[in-house]
Amino acid sequence: MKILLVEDEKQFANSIKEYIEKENYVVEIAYDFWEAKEKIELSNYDCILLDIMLPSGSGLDLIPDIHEFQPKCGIIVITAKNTIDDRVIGLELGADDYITKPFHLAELNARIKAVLRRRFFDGKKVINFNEIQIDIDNREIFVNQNKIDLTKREYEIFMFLFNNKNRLITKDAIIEYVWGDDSNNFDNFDFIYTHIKNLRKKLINSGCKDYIQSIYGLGYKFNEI
Amino acid sequence: MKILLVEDEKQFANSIKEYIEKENYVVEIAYDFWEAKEKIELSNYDCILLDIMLPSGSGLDLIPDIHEFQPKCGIIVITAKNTIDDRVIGLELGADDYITKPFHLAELNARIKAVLRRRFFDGKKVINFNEIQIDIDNREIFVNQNKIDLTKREYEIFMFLFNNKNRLITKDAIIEYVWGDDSNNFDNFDFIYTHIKNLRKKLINSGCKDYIQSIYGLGYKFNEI
DNA sequence: AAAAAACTTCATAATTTATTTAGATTTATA
DNA sequence: TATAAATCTAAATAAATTATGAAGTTTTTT
Repeated sequence: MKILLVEDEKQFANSIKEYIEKENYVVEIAYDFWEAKEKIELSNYDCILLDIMLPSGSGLDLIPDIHEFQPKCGIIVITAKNTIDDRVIGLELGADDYITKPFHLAELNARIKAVLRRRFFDGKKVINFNEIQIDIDNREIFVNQNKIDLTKREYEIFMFLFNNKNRLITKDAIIEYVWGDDSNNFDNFDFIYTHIKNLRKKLINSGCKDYIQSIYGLGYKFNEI
Repeated sequence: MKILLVEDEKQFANSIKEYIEKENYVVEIAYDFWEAKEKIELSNYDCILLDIMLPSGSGLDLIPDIHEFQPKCGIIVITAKNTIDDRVIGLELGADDYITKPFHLAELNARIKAVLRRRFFDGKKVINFNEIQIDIDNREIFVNQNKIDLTKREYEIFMFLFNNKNRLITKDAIIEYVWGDDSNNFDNFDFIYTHIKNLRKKLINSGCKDYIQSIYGLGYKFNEI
């Protein structure tokens, strides 16, 4: 899953990024208000970590934008203990959770996990969908109880499509989502084709229906039916 | 849907074009006032992006022309922050929205979507018309809940006729609308006949009434009744 | 450092869509 | 009704997109 971290202190931001990347999230950092705004409008995130004290504006002002452009996305507000605002505590501004600096990375991680679980998986740890079972915490996918080994990229692509059932996902969106900031390096879709092919093969070989539909000229779609 | 971008800075114009073409709009650029005026009077657009600072005149002076020749067309004014005029902000000049440079492409895109939705679809995301349902965002058309797969061209032609119910649409207009600047390459209507035929067949096969009437020697019309 | 796994690139094949062609049908007009 | 022009249709060809297997890199694991 993909996370945006909005935080102006570079060193602090990087250490958070490093930590949560180890937890297998794709992480991007926006170092100021406007960079964050652009990313929110252009890219897809599943959770946004929002420091509200930014040099160029309050992170809180990004919340309406997040709701508009990414209604499914979770929001965790990062705030210093002394600047904390009652509205944040009450989460009246539309965030899912907040955490006060300083905090332990493991705590942040736990909260991200909880928010994502609530937002995307109905609070469950294991998702059931027809013949498919997904163990979120372990990033494992089963077809009729038989585990299939997906690589990181395959898993990310699968989950992106799965979490957007019946919606057209363009190849550009997939690249953006899975490769994050590195997505500019690509000038063709060959590797997408390959990953999709391998992903499909693994699923189908385990007796899974082919839910992934190619939409000519546009992208892919996970068909619920 | 088709968009005209009136903007003299070539590079800027091209990057906008590239971006919104990815969103499946047909895009034409007019690089100066008079080129814009000609296009507005001759062609069909659903939305016009109007930079008001043009070397050959103010884009605002094109607005009456747009109203006269294309009453359904949306207008979004592009303006530099410092040259902004109160009348623009109040939209008293007849625009639907405005955006100040610099802006994010995603923001422009969101505004285009909103203006088109307001102008053409009554603000709705899904259109219902007798047995037809149209999911604008996903570019999907259903007949009595059964999805019919239209190709890009078929979809564009269908929407053009649909959005101009009971009005005669000439074959030239269709070519102009769907193929944009490339429309000069065609010297006969054979391919239109084919696309219309295939479109009709898909619709009728799904149990849809044949709303598309041929008007001999002139073009086609989407009959509401 | 070697081996294994994962990722990307490349060449080629398969598929889907777009356009052209040619013949059949319909319409307008005389 | 005869004729020409316009339109419709299906089939053939061309163009664009996607799928595939294999080769070459890079990254990770041992």
